[in-house]
Amino acid sequence: MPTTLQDVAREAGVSAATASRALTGGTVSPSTRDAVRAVAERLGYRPNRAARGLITGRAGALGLVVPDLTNPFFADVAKGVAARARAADLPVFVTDTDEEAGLEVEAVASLRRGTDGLLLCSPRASDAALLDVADRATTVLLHRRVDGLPSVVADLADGTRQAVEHLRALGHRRIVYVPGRPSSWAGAQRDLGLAAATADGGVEVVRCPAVAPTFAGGVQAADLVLADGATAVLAYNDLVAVGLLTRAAARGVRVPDDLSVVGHDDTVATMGHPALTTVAVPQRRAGATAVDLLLRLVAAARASAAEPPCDTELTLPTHLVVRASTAEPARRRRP
Amino acid sequence: MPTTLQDVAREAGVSAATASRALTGGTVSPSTRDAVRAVAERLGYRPNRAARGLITGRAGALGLVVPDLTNPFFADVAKGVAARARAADLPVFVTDTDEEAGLEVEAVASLRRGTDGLLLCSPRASDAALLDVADRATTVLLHRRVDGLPSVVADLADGTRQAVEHLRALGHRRIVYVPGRPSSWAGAQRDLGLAAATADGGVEVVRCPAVAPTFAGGVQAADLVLADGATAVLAYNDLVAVGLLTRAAARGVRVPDDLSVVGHDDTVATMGHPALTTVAVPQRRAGATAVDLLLRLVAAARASAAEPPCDTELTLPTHLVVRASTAEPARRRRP
DNA sequence: TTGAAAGCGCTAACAT
DNA sequence: ATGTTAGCGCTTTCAA
Repeated sequence: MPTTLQDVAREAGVSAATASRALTGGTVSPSTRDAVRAVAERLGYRPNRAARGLITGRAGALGLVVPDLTNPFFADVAKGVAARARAADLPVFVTDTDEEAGLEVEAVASLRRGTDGLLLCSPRASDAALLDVADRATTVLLHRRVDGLPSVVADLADGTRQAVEHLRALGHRRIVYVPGRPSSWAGAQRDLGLAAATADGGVEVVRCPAVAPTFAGGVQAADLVLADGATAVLAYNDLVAVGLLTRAAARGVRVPDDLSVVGHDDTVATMGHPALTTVAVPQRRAGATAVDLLLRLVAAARASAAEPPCDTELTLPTHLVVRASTAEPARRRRP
Repeated sequence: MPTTLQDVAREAGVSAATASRALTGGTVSPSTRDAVRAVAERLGYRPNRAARGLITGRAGALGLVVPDLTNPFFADVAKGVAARARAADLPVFVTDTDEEAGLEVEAVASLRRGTDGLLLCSPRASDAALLDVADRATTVLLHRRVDGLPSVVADLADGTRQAVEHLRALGHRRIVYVPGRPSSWAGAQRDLGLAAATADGGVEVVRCPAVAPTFAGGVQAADLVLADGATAVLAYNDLVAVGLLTRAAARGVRVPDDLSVVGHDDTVATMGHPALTTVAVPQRRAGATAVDLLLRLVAAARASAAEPPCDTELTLPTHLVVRASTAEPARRRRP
């Protein structure tokens, strides 16, 4: 049986209320405060969050929903969230939804009651479902934006634009883009970037069929890309890009001499050979930032402030990291 | 304000007690049971876990402590845990301890109260600290064994033995082993495997200084390994092995021709070039198995059975996966 | 089969 | 500055 506040109070010779005040920073004389704290320490007292939550109305916990923990992108996000939440002394429930829209919604429903707020990486759920969720719980969207909902995203469109312009500057004129699963917010941002970068001509971007955003997806896409004859390829993420690299090497295609490859996210970019030029996204910082925003929203909701306390749609910058997988097209054929 | 049991009871025209029984499977007439359930469904009722926990004494949640979520090994473990816990309708608190022993202990202390049981991947904490923890909370150790505590591990010693014998069979006589951080359980298991495989001679294993179990650690270790002149290297894990591969390639050392490389864990083994021969460890299954065991222990603890309900020290098999990073030594020099 | 009442551990009025 | 009291939402005796 764990130590309760009663135990501490009895041992310290005060009432439970006083013990509570001493521990949580209420109005108590310094001497009793120290005495109670000493006893609590000695007894290894840990407050029962459930009981506290029952009365304060706050659960003292956060919830995080991600599509796939084994995707290094989301692992990084989770790490950023966990670090910041720990700093705020809030435990976090983590749910992995296996990239299924149904599970995303289900996870939110089951987490809502036990948490003060939810952090959602929900690439699959519909906007409507998200709006509905946000209506019932304090929510911050991560790496997705829905009008009117608090969110923290990275400027993916600009990252893609930077990537295309890098390739164009190198002299590439035809680029294959390998998309991830269709109709995701992140995919739409990439499209925006593509459109922006190709608007004034000089470079053509063709889309290959979408593949899973995994290493295997990249392997699968490689043959399609090579069949096209383009001199450069832009992958949905680093996992796909490394898959591309692997299959290209197996087929005797040299990177970057025969083909330039650009990844996205800067997760496993240095693991393949050659090291990938990629769009760096501050996942971990996004996770931490999202926790900060969520905490502010939770506080505002408690104070029943009608208006959100600050800007609630945050965009973090992205930047291209140039490594060894991109070069001028057909470099080797030059004198 | 979320729907409470009171709301459901009132709407269904029964008492809260009856509503509770109807929902949790107590003794009620089929008709009222269905009626109450229909109302609950219609109102979107979700029980308040905190309130329930207060009275039942069970929190209705599990806790998981891992050293690093961005290490694919632990990401896989977490995924296995999350999947099984979801099947049991139990949310799980996930804590990332940044590979710090102090945080591991701290995390356990703060999670203990809010959970029914803890899953611990704690490579850094001392045995004594773990024993102390297990004294106060239902606990299952993951990928670590401490005498007398429930645990789920993989047979790492046997995996290492298989790796060494593979290299010996290929003709290697001198192998460098790159350890991870010293004095971990996993490290000790590797040593056992090394000892077993070298007992009857024919092959010599030399240790290089320990490095961080990361890609960067592998890059760092590479030069030490190459200076040794051994024909094969056994890395602490795949991350280290891929780092080794990358640095070896940069220095013009060809794998497997000049150097054979064996990884461990089968996490990022196919991402580098060439694909790694590695020891496959069933991380995900271990996570799921650990949840099963923990649930059984929790149930037993509640029934105040003095004896554990089953075997509580589980070992999962490992096996070597041979890919392209190992070959006979100095193959190229042969006719 | 159902309802009334008690109480889990804690905090927030209110009283002192 | 401190104690007393009430009650958060739920389950579980105990009666009916």
